[in-house]
Amino acid sequence: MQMDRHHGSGETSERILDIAQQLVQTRGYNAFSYADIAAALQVTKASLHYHFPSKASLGLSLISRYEHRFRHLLEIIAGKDEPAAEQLRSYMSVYAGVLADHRMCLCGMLAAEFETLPKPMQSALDHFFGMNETWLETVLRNGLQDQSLRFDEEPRALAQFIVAALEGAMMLARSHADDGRFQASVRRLLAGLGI
Amino acid sequence: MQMDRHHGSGETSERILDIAQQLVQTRGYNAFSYADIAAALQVTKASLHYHFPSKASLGLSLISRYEHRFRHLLEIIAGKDEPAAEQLRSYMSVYAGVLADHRMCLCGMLAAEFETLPKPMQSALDHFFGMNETWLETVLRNGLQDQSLRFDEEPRALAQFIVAALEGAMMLARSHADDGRFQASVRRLLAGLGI
DNA sequence: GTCTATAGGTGGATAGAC
DNA sequence: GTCTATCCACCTATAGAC
Repeated sequence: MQMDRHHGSGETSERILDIAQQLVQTRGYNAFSYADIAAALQVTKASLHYHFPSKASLGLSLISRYEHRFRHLLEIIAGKDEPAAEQLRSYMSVYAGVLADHRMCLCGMLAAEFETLPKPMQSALDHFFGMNETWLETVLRNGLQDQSLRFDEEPRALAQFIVAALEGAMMLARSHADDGRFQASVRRLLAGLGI
Repeated sequence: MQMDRHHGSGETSERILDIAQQLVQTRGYNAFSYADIAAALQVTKASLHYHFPSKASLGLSLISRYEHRFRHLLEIIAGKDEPAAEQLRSYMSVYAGVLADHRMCLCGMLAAEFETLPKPMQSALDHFFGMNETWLETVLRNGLQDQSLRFDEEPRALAQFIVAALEGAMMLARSHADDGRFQASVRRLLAGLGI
């Protein structure tokens, strides 16, 4: 279950997004520049402005594409009609896959920089996390109903906690270069749901 | 239990650190400049270089002071000889106090920007988180022994999970401007320890 | 300790040729 | 679509007067 497969084309815009995404996930939005992308792609900075007139538009496209891909993975997971416990494991393995690539979640990184981002990017981030929470909430409710999960909290609040804990675990695992930490957090989160 | 009381003096270096800290906690290390501090302090940029010759030295001083203050609070909490459950509540209320000030944890913010930081700052961050985890680990072990806490994991791994979950909860609560989320995460974390 | 002045670099962005 | 050339704002940092 991967977040960054190339989907054919290889159009220049997509390649720009690929490079920019990797830069944001490792360095952050405020720590990368058009010059970085231009060097990696071996074109001039000016060319990039043809595809993305402003850095803000590039940033917004990054979030849109990321949410689209993320949503696609979640739909696949939900479509398998597996038990809630297995769906949760798959959900967390999506995060683990990003981390294995030595990257932070794109939107987790941007959440740290939230205050410095243009409004449209802030709104897109809200939307991404809302989508995640809603998906998780549904899985949690299903797990409660068929008694495959055990917990007391409101499903929505618990979904928010899980997202936050996963983002925090990614952030600290990455800065400590220790994937084991993340896996331990995943086990602890699942144990807290009785699985 | 607060993280940013003025401790007398008001020396220029301290005032620079106060302003820089607030800027890093809200905007990040890569999104603030000497110009921002100079404007807030009503001096010129050049004056700042007298106190902190480079931005890297300023950043390092920020982490050192923050860890020093944090450690001081933890020593006070530990010194009260209260039950482990109460110490954990106090620990988490330190984080809550930072968030109530509309700030991210200084070191949590820097952890997101980890890859872009100068080596000395990276080492200082490692030290800060190691100190936190060690303190928490001790409290968790005490709680296990006097049976005031219930959990299965290794205390160290659990301490790492708690720190990561708190940092993640702060980050998302701040970007959603919703302190309630953070409090819910705190309750969930405590519930996971049987309290 | 703080100032003016300035250096040398990089940021995002635009105009216009090809 | 990509290029060269250029703009202006901003960055960190330094020299030297006061």
